[in-house]
Amino acid sequence: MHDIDRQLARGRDVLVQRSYSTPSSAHDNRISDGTTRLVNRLSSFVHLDDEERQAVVALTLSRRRFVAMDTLIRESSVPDRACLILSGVAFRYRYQASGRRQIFGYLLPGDLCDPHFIITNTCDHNVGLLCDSEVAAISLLDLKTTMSKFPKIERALLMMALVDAAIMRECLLNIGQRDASQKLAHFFCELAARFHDRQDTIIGSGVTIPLTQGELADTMGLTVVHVNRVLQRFRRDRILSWSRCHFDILDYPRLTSIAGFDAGYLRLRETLAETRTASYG
Amino acid sequence: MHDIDRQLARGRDVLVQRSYSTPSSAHDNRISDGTTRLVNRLSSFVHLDDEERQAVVALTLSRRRFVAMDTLIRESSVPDRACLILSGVAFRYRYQASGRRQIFGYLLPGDLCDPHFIITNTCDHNVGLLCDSEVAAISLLDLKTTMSKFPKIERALLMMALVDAAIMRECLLNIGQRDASQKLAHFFCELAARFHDRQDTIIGSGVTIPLTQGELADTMGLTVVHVNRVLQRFRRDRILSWSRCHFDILDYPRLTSIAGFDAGYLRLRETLAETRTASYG
DNA sequence: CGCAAGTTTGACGCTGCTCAATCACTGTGG
DNA sequence: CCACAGTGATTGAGCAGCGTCAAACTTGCG
Repeated sequence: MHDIDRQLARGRDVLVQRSYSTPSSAHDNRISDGTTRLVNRLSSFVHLDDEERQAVVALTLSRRRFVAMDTLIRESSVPDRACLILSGVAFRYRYQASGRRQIFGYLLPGDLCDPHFIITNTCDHNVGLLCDSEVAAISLLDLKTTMSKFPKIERALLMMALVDAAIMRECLLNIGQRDASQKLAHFFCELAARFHDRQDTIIGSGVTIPLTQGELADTMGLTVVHVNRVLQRFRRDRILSWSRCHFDILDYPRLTSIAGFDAGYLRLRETLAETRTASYG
Repeated sequence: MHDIDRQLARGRDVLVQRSYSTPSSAHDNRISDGTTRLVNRLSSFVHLDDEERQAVVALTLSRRRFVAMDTLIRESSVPDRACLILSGVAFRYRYQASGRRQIFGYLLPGDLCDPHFIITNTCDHNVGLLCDSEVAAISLLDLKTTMSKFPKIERALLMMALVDAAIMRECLLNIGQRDASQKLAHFFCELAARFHDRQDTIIGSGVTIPLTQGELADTMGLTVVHVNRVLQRFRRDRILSWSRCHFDILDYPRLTSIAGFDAGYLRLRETLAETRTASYG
């Protein structure tokens, strides 16, 4: 089940989580204990009182470590639990009849993957791991009970789903309208901004992202060969550097300008703070 | 406000709504009165009792007719109401700095466009109308109140959002991985299946869809010229026919086979019926 | 040492884009 | 009734971004 051999063969490291100097941050070089990941995430949408916070924490009691390339959720399986990413990076994908793989998006710590099967019962895509990760299993039954008991928690989950939709709209625009350089630049910008929001990295000073060029290609709908050529231009211009599945962003400002990136749609903490009062004061 | 001149200049007709022979259907050639549109939609996800049904109906009291090319919601506006499509077709889109337009998706009768600004406060895209339509305005305040009072309604809205996400995933795959013919075929399949679900048309016997080739191009991320060339192949093969913004599907089976279309992700009535019991019995 | 994954490079061709013109249809104003 | 304008559809020529195929190289691991 834990396909350790494949992970070793691939030789991936645990995602480098740089320390981030925030007094309140319980973050360090160990894998985060993650107890408050989901609480924090939901709290950025609605204010939760102590009872509600405890209810959320109670959901995430069952934790487990996985290694890179493990599969959390399999297509057309009927899962009885949702997965909460505590540390690491997961990604959603599906193979087509043609054999091509489309990657739909990436899940960072605090993301829930995904409550979709509450309705569908079966999942329509796979969820895999890019690197060693810690994951909390949340029983769907518990989740439903908690949602019913605490409407504000259900509200927050609805909002997470709506943010997901906004991210996918942006992704659609990215894939539909931009050329290869812009696509790649935009992708790195988004991931960097989201990492930054979770306080796992600092924008512009060495965001490290564990990815192969093949994964980039399948995310963007390009071929590995073409991705490689575009990336080499980025490397020559000192915008990105990489070695063996680890990308480092050297020049975030230039990346945003190539992509025309505006982080607004991500509804990150900073941007949310401005509007939340009006919306939910 | 009602830009009648533009509509007339464009010469669009009201969407042809073919009668559909279902005994229980309150449908005819007039524009549907739409009172129960939203009730029906939400009911496909959760069972609503009489009180809840009345609460939903009460939301949709303020109705209004619009003509083709009217704009329902403008980007970066701060709307105080959501729009429910009662009849007609709306679409979401955004213009980029480059001047190109990306169309994110289409809204059919019963769709809510969109509760997103409950969180964002400002809307990140425009919503326009493809043809003359009837729309109910729903105050966001009322919506929030109703959601809080009736958790099952909030649950159903969450599910609508999740289905939207599934549609967008499919769209992402469509735009990212398929060639122009497959993209177009897939698009027509999806729209036909969704129309069919709302009982506005009959698959395979003349689904009429009001669209220009320019709109198709902006949906698929292609150019008008290329869309035209692909469509002409479809016309030669008697798969589609069209004249002045009205497309007719002649050979739905062939279209699905070109696209590799599987309607499962739409969670339509038929497919839902199978799984709902297990999920919400 | 030899394998497996991933990266890199080159040659070549096709899909889909650009630019530009023409046609067809419909409604308008005279 | 007819010329005109506006929108959308259609066609052609030429080009480029990106894909395909194929091979070599690099690195980590058994």
